[in-house]
Amino acid sequence: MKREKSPTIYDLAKLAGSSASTVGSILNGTWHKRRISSKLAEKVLAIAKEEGYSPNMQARALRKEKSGFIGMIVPMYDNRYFSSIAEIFEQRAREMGFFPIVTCTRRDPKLELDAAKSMLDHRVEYIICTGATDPDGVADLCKSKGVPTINIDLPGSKSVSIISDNFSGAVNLTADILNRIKSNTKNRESNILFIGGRPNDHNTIERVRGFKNAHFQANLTLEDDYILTCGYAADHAEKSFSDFIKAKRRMPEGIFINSTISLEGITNWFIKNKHHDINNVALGCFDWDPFAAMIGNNSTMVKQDVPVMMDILFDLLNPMKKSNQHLKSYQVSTKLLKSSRNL
Amino acid sequence: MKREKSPTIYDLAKLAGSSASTVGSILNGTWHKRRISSKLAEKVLAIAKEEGYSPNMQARALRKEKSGFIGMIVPMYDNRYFSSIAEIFEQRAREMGFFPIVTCTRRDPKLELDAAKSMLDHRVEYIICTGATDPDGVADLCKSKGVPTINIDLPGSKSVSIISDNFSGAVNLTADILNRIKSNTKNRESNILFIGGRPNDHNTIERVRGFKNAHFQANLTLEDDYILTCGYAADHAEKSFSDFIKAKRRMPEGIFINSTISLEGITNWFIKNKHHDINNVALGCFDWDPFAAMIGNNSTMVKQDVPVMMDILFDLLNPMKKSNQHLKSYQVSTKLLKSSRNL
DNA sequence: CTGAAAGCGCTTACAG
DNA sequence: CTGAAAGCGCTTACAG
Repeated sequence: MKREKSPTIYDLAKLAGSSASTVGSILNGTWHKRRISSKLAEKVLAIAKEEGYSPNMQARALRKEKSGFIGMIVPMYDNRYFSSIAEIFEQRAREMGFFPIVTCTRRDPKLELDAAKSMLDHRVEYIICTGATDPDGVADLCKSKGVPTINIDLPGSKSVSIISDNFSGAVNLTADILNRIKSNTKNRESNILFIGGRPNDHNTIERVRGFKNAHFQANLTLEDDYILTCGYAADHAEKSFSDFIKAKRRMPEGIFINSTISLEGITNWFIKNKHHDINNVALGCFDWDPFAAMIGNNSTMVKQDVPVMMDILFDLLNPMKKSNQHLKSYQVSTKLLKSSRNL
Repeated sequence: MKREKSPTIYDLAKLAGSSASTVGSILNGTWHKRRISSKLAEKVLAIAKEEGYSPNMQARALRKEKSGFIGMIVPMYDNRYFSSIAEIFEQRAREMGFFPIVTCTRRDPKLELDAAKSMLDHRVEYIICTGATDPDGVADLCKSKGVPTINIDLPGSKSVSIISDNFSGAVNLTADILNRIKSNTKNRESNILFIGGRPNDHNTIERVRGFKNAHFQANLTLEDDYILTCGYAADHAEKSFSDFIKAKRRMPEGIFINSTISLEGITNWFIKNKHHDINNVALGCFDWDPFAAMIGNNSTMVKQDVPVMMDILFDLLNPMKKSNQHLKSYQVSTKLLKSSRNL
């Protein structure tokens, strides 16, 4: 695998009988203001094409002291929410002339910080965080380097943040679950379980708050042990659910599942315990997944509005649209999707 | 948002009363062979930490003529197969000291080429392609720049390739479907539908070949119009399936679905046509998804072995392990996963 | 054990 | 309309 050296502007200048400055400006598009003859420009462009010229971005970045990189930190690509964020982010970043660098850090605060450090070494111009465990650590690090950070669906204590309205989403989802079991409600004590998420996670806090609020509005009491913030991971949710059932000795009428990741744990439990039918439970789940939406025949999902979140993000990044840049926090509403179902 | 300039080795040298060369070598770890006193090294390291020094990677890359970047092109993050490739790739690349750059190109050959070009401008050391529509275009471009390419699950005409054994996977999956409907098989004519994928896509070609081979082995005939390579997209699969049902006026006994993306289209059809029960159809699907595996109570999925594929990839990239580098193609077997069912 | 100097490939005032 | 020169922040022979 021979690695021939790529031609430089000096090589092209020699071939064109011109100078490096002239060639450089023709190649980077600044030649109009130098009033270079279009004849020369065409000639140089033709030579560049023939020689397979490719500008060295590290040289350009070093000289301009501007990398063109924009970094994004996501926890995982394994669910539709984060994967659609990554996809739309990449597309929009490219449209704005940035080179997007997306990296997943597995909800590991150490990895998050390492990834941010590495991005800063590469002189990213911005870092966008979503689903980070320690967004403030990243924000502090970036602040010390003068690199702006924007948080997606994370609270905005140290960065500008664009967050889903998790509270309202949770209120609506809980109300929907309560609605579906209304006929069964014998007394004023709720029998709906909240499961999944981390107790100190901003989204989880907001959703628990919404969960409780909907109960309050419905004039229902709620025991604390019906809120199991056991982490997002499927096996944690399964274990936690299993323990819950053993302790309570009865199936909850409804379950508010705090992510599709945790949903996997719940469905696994039902697969292993076939004497219980998931169809008899009113399911509600945060995040949307097309196949998860087909589980059971009694489920509702909350879908975040990623395109709108990305609209706001790139408006903030666009120097032409400074209109809203003084805000610290932007809220985006979510949608409740009932499965038309199910298979 | 003030952007203070990051200190350089010259700044640190001044503070340490030393020279840029010495500071540089201490900071990049080459100082042992310069026999610098560890006292000085410690002092410089302390100053660097205090000043928040962060090496400028573009300067380093420019000087070393080596970027440390490794690029990967994937079509989408929206299914478990590609998202696990991206996740494991990132992790392993970092472990090897590379800076991974993953980008999704939406199965658009133009975007693939643009992304590759942009990566080459950034002087990536390798480009890994998976699910690309035009891998040869990317390979040609890279070859002209002396940048090695490796294809994942794409044929290896122009690059070294690591491919799933799609043929055997398809044979096994088809045999499994046939097995499940055996009792119903009245005659020697198959009534199993193959749907999804692009007719010129390497994986699809191999899977169709396996599909046909399994029929041949079972001594079954197969009509051509039972193979619908209508693209991967869900809506194409749905439309194509709908047309098929209208034309045939009966439901196939089994369906070989050529990706979870296409599966979405099939399930959507069943949701809209509730007089047909998906549970009566023997489903087989390429690619694995935890929730898709719960659809119907009569389904089997094929899961690619991504960790093994990544093992091979990084062995190829590791200069210490040159053992197999003469091979043009590596094949990795797949696993057949039967849903223990199904909710 | 340490430093001065060259050079990686660009961009950008500056001079003409 | 065009070119010579400086400089972005490193690494690496080279000299001592």
